[in-house]
Amino acid sequence: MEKKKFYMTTAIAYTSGKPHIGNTYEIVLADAIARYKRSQGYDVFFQTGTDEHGQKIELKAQEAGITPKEYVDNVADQVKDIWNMMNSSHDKFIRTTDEDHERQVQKIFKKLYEQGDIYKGSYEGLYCTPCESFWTESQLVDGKCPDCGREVKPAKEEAYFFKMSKYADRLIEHINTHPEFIQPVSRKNEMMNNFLLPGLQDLCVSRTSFKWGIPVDFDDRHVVYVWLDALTNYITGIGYDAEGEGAEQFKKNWPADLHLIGKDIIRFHTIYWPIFLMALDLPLPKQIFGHPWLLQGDGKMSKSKGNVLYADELVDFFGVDAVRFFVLHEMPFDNDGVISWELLVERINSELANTLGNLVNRTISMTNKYFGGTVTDKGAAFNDEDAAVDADLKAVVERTPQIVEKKMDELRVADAITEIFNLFKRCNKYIDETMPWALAKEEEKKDRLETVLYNLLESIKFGARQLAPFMPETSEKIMTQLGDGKVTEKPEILFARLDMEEVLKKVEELHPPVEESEDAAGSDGESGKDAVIDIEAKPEITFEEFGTMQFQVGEIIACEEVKKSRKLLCSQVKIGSQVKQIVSGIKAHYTAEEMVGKKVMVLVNLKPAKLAGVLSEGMLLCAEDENGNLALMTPEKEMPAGAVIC
RNA sequence: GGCGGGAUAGCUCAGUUGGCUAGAGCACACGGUUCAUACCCGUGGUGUCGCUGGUUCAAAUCCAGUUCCCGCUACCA
Repeated sequence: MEKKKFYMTTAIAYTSGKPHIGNTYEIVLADAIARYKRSQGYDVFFQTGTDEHGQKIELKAQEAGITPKEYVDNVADQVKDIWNMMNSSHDKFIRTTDEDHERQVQKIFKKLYEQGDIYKGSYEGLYCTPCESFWTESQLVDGKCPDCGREVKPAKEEAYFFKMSKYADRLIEHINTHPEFIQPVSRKNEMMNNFLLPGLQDLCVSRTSFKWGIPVDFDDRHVVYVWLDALTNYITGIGYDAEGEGAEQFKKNWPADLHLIGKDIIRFHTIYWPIFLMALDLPLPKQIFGHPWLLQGDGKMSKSKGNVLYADELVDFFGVDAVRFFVLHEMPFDNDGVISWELLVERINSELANTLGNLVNRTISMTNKYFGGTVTDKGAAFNDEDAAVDADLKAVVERTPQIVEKKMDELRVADAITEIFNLFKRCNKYIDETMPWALAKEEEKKDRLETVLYNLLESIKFGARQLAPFMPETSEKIMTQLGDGKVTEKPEILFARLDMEEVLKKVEELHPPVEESEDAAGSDGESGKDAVIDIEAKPEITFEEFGTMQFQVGEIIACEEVKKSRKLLCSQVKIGSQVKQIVSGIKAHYTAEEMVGKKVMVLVNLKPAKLAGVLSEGMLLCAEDENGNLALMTPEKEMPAGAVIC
């Protein structure tokens, strides 16, 4: 009989640096699903990989003094190592620098261009030559450049765009008739209300500002910009050919049954990707699951608390399966989950060491002690009570696969694991109910004792097999220890109980708490590397152009929240003898009270504009990190309000 | 500002179409047990079910209003 195919993917990891715990969670989740589907008899094809183009990588490579290709080769190896460390069972690891991927992306781009879905346009539409800036219609002030107030004209900077609106109605229809398409369903409304119903903007699909990308073959000043390059991996990886039939593998596997992605990129997968596919006249993937995130416990990411978590470090501490167990089990279906050293230790102790490990250990120990390691089914029950207890155990054991299957079909992996552990808990209870140590004291109850142990061993094996997709090594170990006919003589401890204080102490040694020193730039190599931020480069400007901007020190003498906005603060800023009102989007980072009294850097001659209906006559300058945290620029020495910044 | 979701035991949450003394897990306390990794099994408590009104014989559950939190989005000069 033909096996039913199941094609699933993870998002491809961006190779600007070592993958973080979130990516690692995703591969484990995907792997559990892939392994489960295989165990259900599906012919699974599981693809993952890396997204390796873009300016950020170009710049990082430059810094490191190597070619972009060398740079991504390194990171891709790192990613593969971590995936392998987590025992991922992916069938294909695609890299967007793979030759056939690049060639297909070029073909796809050309095809879409030739059929008119991609058109050459201009970036953002309207261009102010002196400012060298692009503006949209809505950004203009009185039809003129909001920066300098001069005329704007249609842009010269060209870019290719994809006509999203053309397919929007079809997509809306599809989403409405396929409720399973976007998971969790709560995300469906967000996509509908924010993007589809208001009308889709065309998507820019090429860039000329950097080179590290797939060149547009008929216009080589352009490289294909991110989404058309990255998303298409799902079809190029299995042998799609834009000019022909495509490989057998493609015909067999497409459409994908499941795209597993983080909730941050749902929009690209549920809007742009389906539309690309429609344009290519391909069927849409069956389901897209935007999983929640694994957040780090107790507050923010602070390095000073030493609570930054990396997968390889966790594995060193606890072992692969403990980490797999934790991320899978602790992660709700549609809420973010929390991970911390404390929670890890707690869960490992109570579930893995106590419930599971100890169960296996005590069962083996009794089998050895009473029967020299071998028991057979004597089918002995002395009375109705015995029979009832046996029957109940059997019922719980046997219904587990059905419940697990139901949960897995809904992608509720955490619930599936909980169900398997309920089986193990039931086994512990069975031991208490039957009290083998009491049976062992009476010779005539020996058959009953043997039956009890037999039931136990079989139940545990049954549970261990269920566990295989989630904790493959542990499942294997249990099966080996319980043996086939004879249990092992000296059971190895599956999961040792951990002492919370000891673990935390070791963690502290590894990550000594750093005192506030906020500007300790790159004290150790790793965090220093992480702190590097690259942004898209702007065109060069002349000194004259720089001179047109007037910066001065301002003193904030009053500040209040802008009522109708979530992010805006309105400050009265003293600059020399005048006071300007300036609105800034920094409410999330500073309170109004905090602002008062600060000396800040102000762009003074910016054309006034209204924000949320409030007049703003300049701009407070801030530094922003990759997480969007803002810090006001303040003079390093005491300077009077109004001092020129040059 | 727009759309959506949430507020239930110390913590994480479940509560289906309104119905019996409001539940589970973890943590805590007590009891039992000793095969086992001081483990396992059992018992138990605390809850103004965010707040205020309303509908109803009956509301955590439905309706209106209100506060706070979260997500997406817009504004973030």
